[in-house]
Amino acid sequence: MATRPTPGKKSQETLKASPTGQKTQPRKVPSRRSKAEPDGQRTSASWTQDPEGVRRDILATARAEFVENGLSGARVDKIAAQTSTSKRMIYYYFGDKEGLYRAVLEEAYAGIRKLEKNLDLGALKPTEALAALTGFTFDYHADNPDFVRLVMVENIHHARHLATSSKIGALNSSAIDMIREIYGRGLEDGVFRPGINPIDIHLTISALSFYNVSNQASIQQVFGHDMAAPKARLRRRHSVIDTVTQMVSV
Amino acid sequence: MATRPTPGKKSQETLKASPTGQKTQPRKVPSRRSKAEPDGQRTSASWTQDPEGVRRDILATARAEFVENGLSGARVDKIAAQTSTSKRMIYYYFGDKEGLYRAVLEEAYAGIRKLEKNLDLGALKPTEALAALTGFTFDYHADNPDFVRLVMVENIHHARHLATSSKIGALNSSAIDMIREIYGRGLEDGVFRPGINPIDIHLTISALSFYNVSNQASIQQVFGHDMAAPKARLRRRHSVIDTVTQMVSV
DNA sequence: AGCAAAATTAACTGATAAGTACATTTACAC
DNA sequence: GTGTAAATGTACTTATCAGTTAATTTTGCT
Repeated sequence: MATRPTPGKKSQETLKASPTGQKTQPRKVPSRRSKAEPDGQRTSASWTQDPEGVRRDILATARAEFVENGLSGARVDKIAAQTSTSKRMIYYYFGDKEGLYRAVLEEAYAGIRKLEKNLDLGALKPTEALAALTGFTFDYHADNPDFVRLVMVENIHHARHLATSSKIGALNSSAIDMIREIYGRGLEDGVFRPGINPIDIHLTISALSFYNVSNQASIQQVFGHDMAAPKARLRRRHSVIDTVTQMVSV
Repeated sequence: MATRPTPGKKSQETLKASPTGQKTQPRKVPSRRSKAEPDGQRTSASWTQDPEGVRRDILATARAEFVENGLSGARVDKIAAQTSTSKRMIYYYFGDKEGLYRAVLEEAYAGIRKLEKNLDLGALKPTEALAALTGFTFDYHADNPDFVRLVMVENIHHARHLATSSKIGALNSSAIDMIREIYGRGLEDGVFRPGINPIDIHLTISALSFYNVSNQASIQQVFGHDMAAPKARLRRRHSVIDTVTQMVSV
C-alpha cells in the first residue's frame, strides 16, 4: 500500500530558493486572490510574484496542519485554503504531500540544531554546564511543542522521512559531542563518576524533556496531573536537572 | 458483549468465492466459516456464529492497523480484509472507526494495568522494590511497542479518546500509589532522601521507559544508535535503573 | 416446528482527498 | 517592446474511504 502514484509527465525539480541571489526582500504582496465581479467577469487578476514568500507561507501553514493532524490526518486542501495561495502552488514547490511534510520536518530539525550550535557552555564548570544544557533542552521542548509533535509523528512513521532526507543525517551528533566534552571535563575534575556512556546522558536528558511534552495529554487524562501548568513545569524542570546531576555525580 | 459461550470453535479462513458479480440477485453466500466437505465440496451458505470470536478477531486486526498507521492512517477496509469477517461486522460491533479505535485503546490500557496489579513488591526493601518496579516498567514498554505506539497516537490526538472513555479514567493512579508506598518506606528506613514528589518518580520512570521505544526510529536515524538492539537495550535498562536509584538515594 | 432476535453477508453510496490539465500572468533579459 | 521561463489561478479527475442498505442465515426459546 501507500504506493507512489507517480503521475508521470512532468517532474518538478523546482526546489531553488530565491532565483535572484538577493536577500529575501519581503515585497508587499497584495492579496493574490482574484475576485469575480458581479457581472461574472473577473477582474484583471493582478498579483505580484513572490516565490520565496509563497514558499514560506505554505511551509508555515503546513507545519501547523501536520503538527495538529499528523501526516495522514493532514489535508492538503485545508492547508491550501489557509494560505494566501492555491493548492497548485503546493504541488509546484513541494511535489506532493510527503515532499511538503519532509520540508516541514527538515525545517524543524534545523531550528533546534541552530540553537544548539549557539550554546556555549565552555565557560561553565562541568556540573553547571550539564545543568545548563539540561535546562536548555527542557525549555526548548516545552517552548516548542510543534517540534515535539513532529518528531512523534515521524516516529509513528518509523522515521522513514528522516531516513531519506539528505539534510538531516548524522549532522546532529554535535549534541553528543557536547556532552562528551562536558563529561570529560567532569571526570578530570573528579566531580563526575566514571563509567557512564555519554549517549546515556543524552538519552536521559532528551527523554525527560521530550516526554513532558509528548505525553502531556495522556498524563493529564490518566492521572489528572497537568504538566503544562507553569508551576508544574517549573517544578519538573528542577527535578529533571536534579536527576541528571545525581546521575553523573560521584 | 455477548455472554453466551462460543459453541464450536473453528479458525477457518475461506477464500472469497466471488459469485460472478451479477447485480442484485438473491445471493448464495458461501461463508468464511463454511467448511469443506470431506469430498472437497463446500456446503453452501453455512456458517457458525461466533460473536465473541469475531469481536476478538476484529480487535486484534484493528490493533495492528492502528499501531502501524495511527488513527487517521488506518483503513477500515484494510482491517476488514485482514479479518476473517466483513466490514459490516466492524460497524455492527463497534459503531464506527473511532469506536473501534477506542476499544483497541481501552484494551491496551487494561493490559498494563492488569500486570501492574499483580506486581507485589511488598516483600522487597525500598531500594530493591523501586529498582524492580523500574525494571518491570522498562521491560513492559520494550516488550510491548504496540502499547507505546497507541499512546503516542492518542497523544497526537490530545488524548481526547481517553477523555471520553469511561473505562480508563482515574483508575490508573494505582501506579503512583505504589510508588508513594515504596517511597514512604524508604524515608522511614532513611535510605531515600526527603522532599521528592512521588509523581516525579513516576514521571521519570515512565519517561525513560517510554522514550526508549517511542523515539527509537528517530534516534536511530539521527544518531545511528540502535536502542532496540538487545545489547543496547540491556545496557540502557541498567542505566535507567541506576538513574532512578540515584535520584531518590540519600 | 416455528418465530423473533442476533449475527452475518454482499453490494451500494455520497463525500472527500490527492493530484492534474491547462490557461494566464509576471518578470526579466535582450 | 518582445520572447520566454517562472509563477500563479481555475477547474477538473480519479481513486478511495467511511459508513449504509437490505437481504439472508443462525440460534435460542417456547
